[in-house]
Amino acid sequence: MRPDAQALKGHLDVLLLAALAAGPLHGYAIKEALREGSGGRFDLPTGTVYPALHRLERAGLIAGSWSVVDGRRRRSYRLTDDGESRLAGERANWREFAQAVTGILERNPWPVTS
Amino acid sequence: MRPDAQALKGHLDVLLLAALAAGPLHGYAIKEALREGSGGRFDLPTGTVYPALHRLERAGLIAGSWSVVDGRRRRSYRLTDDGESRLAGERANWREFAQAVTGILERNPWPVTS
DNA sequence: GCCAATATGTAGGATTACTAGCTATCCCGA
DNA sequence: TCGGGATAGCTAGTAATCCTACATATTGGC
Repeated sequence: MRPDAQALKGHLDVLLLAALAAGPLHGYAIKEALREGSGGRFDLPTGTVYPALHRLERAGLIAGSWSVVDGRRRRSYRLTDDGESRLAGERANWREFAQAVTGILERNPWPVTS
Repeated sequence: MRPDAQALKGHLDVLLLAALAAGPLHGYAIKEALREGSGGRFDLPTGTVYPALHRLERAGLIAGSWSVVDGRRRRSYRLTDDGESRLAGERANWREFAQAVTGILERNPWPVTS
């Protein structure tokens, strides 16, 4: 993989679900919301966003519906009940994960184990 | 991949480098250090640890040397200078990343973007 | 008339961390 | 004494993820 790629490290799904927490959005709007909400850090290529949304829809965590706005077709997604509870679980999971990683990275000096 | 797997999500390398920050350790000791340092959350299988160490060594971030202790052969690893600066960079990177993710997950209510 | 922004999509590939399996030694308990 | 757990190392194969690159189409500004 390219040197600087793989920036999301497995947390894409939570981010997408979180973007939908406040109400339905279409794919492109989600992409923009994440870019702005992260101060430009998560500027996801469309080849990342759309397949991920399809995956989440297949998993029943979001539900999509087509519409046409200004002559452009859109697929708007909303969180399902499963998606809602999954988001809650993943939020808790993230907090634990982040705390564990931070704990290890910031441990200084490291207690001698061997 | 199995449903609950992939727990490390791309952060394995930083964790391994961080475990070596306080001085050389061999693979098994690194595995134990991460398990204890994370309160049991990062209990890595050896099939995860050893290939990752080989990868880091190939990349020149750590350097290994064989020894024999109590009849068991060991490969001890230390951080190289490159590994040291990589660790510093990855630590900073983690802080930014974690802050961005937390910011998005905890944003409530989400500002309407579209 | 052209190009950026908006909007959606697929194909294929690089990387990652996992499961499953293997070898070998030491030490403790039955 | 014999077995098994802990220690210590390894590989092969695989599922998943996110990326690049490409394709399509509309709207609106220059």
